[in-house]
Amino acid sequence: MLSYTEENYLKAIYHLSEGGEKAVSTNELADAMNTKPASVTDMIKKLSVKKLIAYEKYYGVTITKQGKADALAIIRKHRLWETFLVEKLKFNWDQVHDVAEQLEHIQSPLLIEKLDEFLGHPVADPHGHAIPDKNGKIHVAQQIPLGEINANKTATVSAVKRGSPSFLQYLSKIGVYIGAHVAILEKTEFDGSVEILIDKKKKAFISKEAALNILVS
Amino acid sequence: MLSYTEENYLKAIYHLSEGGEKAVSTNELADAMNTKPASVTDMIKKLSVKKLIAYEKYYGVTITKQGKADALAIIRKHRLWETFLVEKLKFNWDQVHDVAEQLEHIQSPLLIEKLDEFLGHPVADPHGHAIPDKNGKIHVAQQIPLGEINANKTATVSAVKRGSPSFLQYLSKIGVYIGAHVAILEKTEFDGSVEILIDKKKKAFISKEAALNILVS
DNA sequence: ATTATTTTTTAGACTAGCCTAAATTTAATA
DNA sequence: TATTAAATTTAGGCTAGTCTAAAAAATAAT
Repeated sequence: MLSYTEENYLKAIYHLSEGGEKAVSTNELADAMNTKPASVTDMIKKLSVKKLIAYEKYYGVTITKQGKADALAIIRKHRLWETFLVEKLKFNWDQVHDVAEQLEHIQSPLLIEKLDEFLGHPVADPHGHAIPDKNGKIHVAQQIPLGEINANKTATVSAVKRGSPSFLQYLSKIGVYIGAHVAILEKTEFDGSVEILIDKKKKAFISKEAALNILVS
Repeated sequence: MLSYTEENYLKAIYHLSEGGEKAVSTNELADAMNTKPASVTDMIKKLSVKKLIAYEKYYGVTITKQGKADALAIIRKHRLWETFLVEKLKFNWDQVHDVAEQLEHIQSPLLIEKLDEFLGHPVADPHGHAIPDKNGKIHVAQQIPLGEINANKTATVSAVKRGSPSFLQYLSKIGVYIGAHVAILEKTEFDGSVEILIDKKKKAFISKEAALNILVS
């Protein structure tokens, strides 16, 4: 059984390591957790004793198989709750993160099973992020940044990369949502910005920054 | 802002004081919280500084107006979540308490507002307990123990008093549920047990113990 | 009314999770 | 390669919430 804090550290390590692909440094983690490096070192030792991460002094941490499984279970809960909040309670997609951060720590396998059932076994959350299944398996969808699509091509918005509330609100305002149809009208070479047509109706100018955070397929 | 633990103490004090009607002793509280009296004394001081309870050494604690309001907000959340679990996720009524104990601590006024809306503003939880409204107001229903009804009278089950999982399971088994129609067929004087007819179909013999924990109107 | 018992409080100590300040190791640069 | 800078760890300390053991107050019983 993991504490609330341990769960949050593990989740951060999973995300920062890009699903276990690379090592995570102490400073990186301290930054993500809004704590001091010294505190991180303490927690790292705890999680290491529990075999959820592998720790090498002065090098960094890597997540273990068990750690990854635990992290994915938490992420599954987080994304199911986000889906619930949007689909059932009619939250906007920019309002759900903080609440889901709390809900993801509720301990009840039955609850998650029934919630999943209630939602109809969704495969992605309101931001288009894949929901790991009961066994931690992720159905990886082919997604590329909108900014890398060529002019005169069309695509469908399938996810947002980093979804800060303000970015999500901005997307809503210009008419971008998961499932939206987009046509790339023009790409400006020098700054990477793009002009797009959303659902064959709304035109919008999007910065490179934004275009790289919108994923399409 | 109250901590998880402070919220649980406050709720226990509210319940043990029967809604603020009487003082609560240190031992009583220690018992309810599964801690030692010394720990209770510590917490009592904290809540007292926050003006949520009034504390008199060696006497006990009474809940303040603010404390009562905070306790009722937590109870409201608990009961709304229980309702959600049963109504929407199809939990049995004996499975919801522990999960709701966790969910009641989620901090998000918007969530509760939307949950309440989603559930259609329920006035009672799956055990028949009144759900305080947004302002902490409780709609008190006239309820009396089944054991106090005379023979040859009928009534409708409106709540269960102390709902331990095993008691709730027992009630389900004999066919008693909130809203069930019961007719008192016979009362045994010497032990207080009663024979009832549920929904004009099922007969059951119920001990005095059980009959006092079933509330009807 | 005095002693015995129970209840409650105080004192001191423990763990989790955090901190600051100082020491150590690694990486970067002259 | 020697030195400086950055990253990391260690040492020691803090708070919340818990504990045990002992002291103090209230209650009960002789």
